[in-house]
Amino acid sequence: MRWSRSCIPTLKENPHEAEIPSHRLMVRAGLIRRLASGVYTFLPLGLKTIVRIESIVREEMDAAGCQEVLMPILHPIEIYEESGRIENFGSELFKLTDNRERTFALGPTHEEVITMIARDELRSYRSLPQCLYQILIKFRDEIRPRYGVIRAKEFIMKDAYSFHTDDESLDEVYRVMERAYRNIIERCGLEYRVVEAESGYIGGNESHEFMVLAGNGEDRILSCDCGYAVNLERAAARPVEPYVGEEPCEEQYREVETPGMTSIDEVSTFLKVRPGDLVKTLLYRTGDRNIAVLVPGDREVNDIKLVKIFDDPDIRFLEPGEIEELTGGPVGFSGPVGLPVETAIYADMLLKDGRMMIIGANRADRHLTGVLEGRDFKIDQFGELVRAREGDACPRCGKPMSMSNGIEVGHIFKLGTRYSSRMKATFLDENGESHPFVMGCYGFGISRLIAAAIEQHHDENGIIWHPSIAPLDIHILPVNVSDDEVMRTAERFETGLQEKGIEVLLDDRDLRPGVKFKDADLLGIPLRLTIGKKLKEGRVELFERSTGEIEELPVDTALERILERVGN
RNA sequence: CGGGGCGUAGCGCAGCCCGGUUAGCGCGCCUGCUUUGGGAGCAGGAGGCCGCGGGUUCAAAUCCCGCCGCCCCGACCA
Repeated sequence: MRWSRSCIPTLKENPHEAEIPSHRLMVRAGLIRRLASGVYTFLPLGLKTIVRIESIVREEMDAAGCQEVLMPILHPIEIYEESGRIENFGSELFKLTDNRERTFALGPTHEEVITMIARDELRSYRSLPQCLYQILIKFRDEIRPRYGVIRAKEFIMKDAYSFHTDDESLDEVYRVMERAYRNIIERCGLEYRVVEAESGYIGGNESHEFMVLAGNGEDRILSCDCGYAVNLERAAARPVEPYVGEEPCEEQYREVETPGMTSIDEVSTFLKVRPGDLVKTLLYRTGDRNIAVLVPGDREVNDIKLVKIFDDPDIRFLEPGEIEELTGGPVGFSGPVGLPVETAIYADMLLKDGRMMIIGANRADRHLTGVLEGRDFKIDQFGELVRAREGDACPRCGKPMSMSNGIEVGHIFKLGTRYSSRMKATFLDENGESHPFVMGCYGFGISRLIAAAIEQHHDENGIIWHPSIAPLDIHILPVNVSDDEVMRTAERFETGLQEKGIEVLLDDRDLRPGVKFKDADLLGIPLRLTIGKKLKEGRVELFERSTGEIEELPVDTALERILERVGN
């Protein structure tokens, strides 16, 4: 393509709307433009990258034995009533009505639609397993769109759904899909982790996320050298060194004065103990019950786990007034000793070590030391309540895990029969008995992958594309387009390369060289052929964006060399 | 939805507190000349519902009220 007649609107300055590098660069390099918050146009170069990623995805899906289909975007709302997911989506589901006042949703994902297809068309065990996939735009009314195309209200996604007679078959395909996803991300040249994940509102039993590592990623993951990785929100807290406190003694606990000290730091410093020697007592309200949650002083509660345990998304902290009413003491001095019997006491597993506790005395400016569970109060239930952190032990090998940030580009789920049984999608087995399909589903964010790739591979000058997903293969840069010899040479290369199926951008704009070089760095096409003053000596330059290496080539043999370099 | 910030030419911004000529600057765009290996120079030019609506005032980009949009943090989240 010729730059002078292409829509590649590069920007010299950072757009006001963008904060993180990938978003800034996608706008500056002319890949995208915003229409509304979380709604973007993909301009020619942006679309070229999408097409390349899509073709990698198609190759891997086809190789994994999946078949491509195309499902509707417009979904009659009743199908979500049937699956019972309308509440799960809540306001995230885009709804609209047709001219007969029938309500439709814009497809946020397609479990319902595909399950209906399977119900009607895959009725025999003989035709199973099958896996169907599609690539299309999904709609989700995100509460807060963010970071350009990373969290958008509409985005391009590949989604696949598999149908099985039993769990073994699902496990097998699940592994094949995991391998396919690894292949896709590796072919895109990205560093990533596969992490154990929560299933969210998709539901199901087991799920894994594919995280492209990037400092600005929205997700936090703990990973270990042994290959294990887990989403922080799901990770269990396991200290590498078990807790060692003082030996429990037979005496009663003691009340100590801690004037004005409401924080763990203040109390531990004052009493000359480690923060982990204290026990934090957090008071919550769920439904009409008060709950006390006990965790080690140096740990934070994992809200997501609380919501799960109490099955209450609205669980909340008690207000200061409620705390005083319940405990008799002010905020900052709460403890489990002397709470009303109807207040259930939950404690994290980490407190199961029979330690002597230091806790609030439910009285202003007082704490209790030497408190023992069982003797002084009773814990009703232990559970995994705290957030894991960097340095916690790997559940597989026991070594400390490290924390990194990631962008979720893929998520695969073992759904089991969650959809098929609710939607009565069954097949007949060899005995003529009907069973609900065992299902898996597999999502991959194509538009998000672009941002993730840029987030991971850029420098202060612009994007650095991996060749497999770059919008074009080579950028021909004639330094002076009014020099006939230079332009003729550039055009000769353009034709020669295009004949070999290489995609070329020829910067034929009559601009100062500096402008063209800056723009070339910004676009980040893997190879750049500069044709300039050295042409008089019969040489051209081949520049590699990722390494900055320059190879000087004789004009006559350059084409061959370039084909070698691009060569697959 | 809570907190914060912003909205003036295609892009990035100043002006607003303290109301008063014809609303400015840089980049980009158009014309001409010069220039051509890392964001050129000179000369000329086009381009504005100052987010929208209302109010105060002789007079509003500027003050007041309401609304809308955008971004960031949080809550939320394939």
